[in-house]
Amino acid sequence: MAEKIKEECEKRLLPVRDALDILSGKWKLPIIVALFFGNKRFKELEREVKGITGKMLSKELKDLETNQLVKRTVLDTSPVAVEYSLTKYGKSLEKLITELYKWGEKHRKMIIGK
Amino acid sequence: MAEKIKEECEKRLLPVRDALDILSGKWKLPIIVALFFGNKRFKELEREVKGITGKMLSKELKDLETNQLVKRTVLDTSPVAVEYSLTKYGKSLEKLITELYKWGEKHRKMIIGK
DNA sequence: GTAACCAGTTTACTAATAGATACTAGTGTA
DNA sequence: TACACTAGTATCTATTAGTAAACTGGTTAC
Repeated sequence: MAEKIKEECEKRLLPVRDALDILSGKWKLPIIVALFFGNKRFKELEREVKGITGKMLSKELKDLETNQLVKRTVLDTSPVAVEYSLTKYGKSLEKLITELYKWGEKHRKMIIGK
Repeated sequence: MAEKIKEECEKRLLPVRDALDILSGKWKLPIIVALFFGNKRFKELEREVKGITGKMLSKELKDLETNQLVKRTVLDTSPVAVEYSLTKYGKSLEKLITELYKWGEKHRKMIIGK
């Protein structure tokens, strides 16, 4: 009986870890949130996401693309422009981010309020 | 105008990062979830959270205690037993974990289903 | 032609995270 | 007295994450 609960619990942990892995690291959420405000070019993101280096931005965008949260579009202009946007799937993070926000805000208040 | 939105966005990011920082790492969530199923002693947790080492468990529990998610109680028995439990505040993570679970599960299905 | 912008990549480094293993100090059991 | 269990700590190593700064190759504006 207790064994079954344990197994169930481990199985349930997998998707939770997945979600956390995708979002963790210093830069993924700032990038995602920046893209919530509209599609952006590489250099635009580099400027808006304060403190990020080109290397990290490049790497994180690739990760996000792999997980299909972000779409990379090469625009047929001269010179070529590259636009990054959230996929519909990326946008589905909104509720989760809101929940992170709500809890984090509560936490801030509690820690500061001591 | 655009500046104001950017500032607002950065301010909003802080609590989101806080929440993520507290939850990220390999072991914090497994420990929290184990404690959702009831109070546990150190060695119990070491056995239940598969793969964790004593060192990591010790460190993670301290972090969680610092953030007031977990309470450490030394029981007045002989030999001394130490019990870890979720605080009321720790329990307030339930909704957030559920949201992580829901999103993570969707993600799993999408990735596997390809 | 040269200076500047775009979309990155490369190299070299440091810092943070995690793992393996051994160890301590106290208690309980046979 | 020997062995095992509890609640950890200490030391060392490996891996991963992140930073800094230079560099590429193409484009456009002066």
